Amino acid sequence: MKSSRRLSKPTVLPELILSPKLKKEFYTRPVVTVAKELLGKIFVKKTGAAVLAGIIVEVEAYDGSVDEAAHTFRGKTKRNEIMFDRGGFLYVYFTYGAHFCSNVVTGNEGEGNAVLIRALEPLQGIDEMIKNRFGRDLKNEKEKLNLTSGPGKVCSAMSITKEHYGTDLTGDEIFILNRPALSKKDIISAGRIGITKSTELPWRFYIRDNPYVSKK
DNA sequence: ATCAAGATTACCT
DNA sequence: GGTAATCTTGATA
Repeated sequence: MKSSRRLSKPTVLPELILSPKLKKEFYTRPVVTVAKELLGKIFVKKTGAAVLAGIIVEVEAYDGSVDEAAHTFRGKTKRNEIMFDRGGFLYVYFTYGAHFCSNVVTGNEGEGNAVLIRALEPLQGIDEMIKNRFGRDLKNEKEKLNLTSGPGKVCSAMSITKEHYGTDLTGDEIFILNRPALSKKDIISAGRIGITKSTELPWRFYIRDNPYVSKK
């Protein structure tokens, strides 16, 4: 019966209740370690009662000390200053005149490292994400896979803008929930996308066979 | 003050 | 698979 099924359906997914929030110590470690371990964790944004959440399925590490593609490679600027803070803050930047991208700052103060969130698998608040992305209903099933399969798409679906620059990820608005570690064989390492410098660094990581990964 | 490039996406063939 | 869109930032003068 429809009514009883609706009553038995939880309004908040069990993962969101049972999983503890990642603490400062998770973020204040080397950027490549944090990048790999972020795969499979749950990225959450709360706006009042609304909860948007998705599983992190694709990331890229950026290390200002050796990596020419990192925004911090040539030192501190107004745009990148949050990346030089301690791990556990959100670095949001605007690019190509159109898109915001979300990054998780990692490591110790002064390092200038962060992990770009490239793709999510939507978990909760999917209707809201669809509205944010397209301003209408889905046209077809294929569009669902296009919801959060790229860094700009993630920010669009989650309504993350420059307003969220510097958000403390140990706070209550934007945070990440812990989940069991993935098996090593499910983590693919590859070259990063959309950059022209330091392309040899294999610092893009994604979950094997996940359909929301932007590019295989 | 001016300019080129950009951690992308959508739409076209 | 190719490319136009669009504007902020950082580098250079």
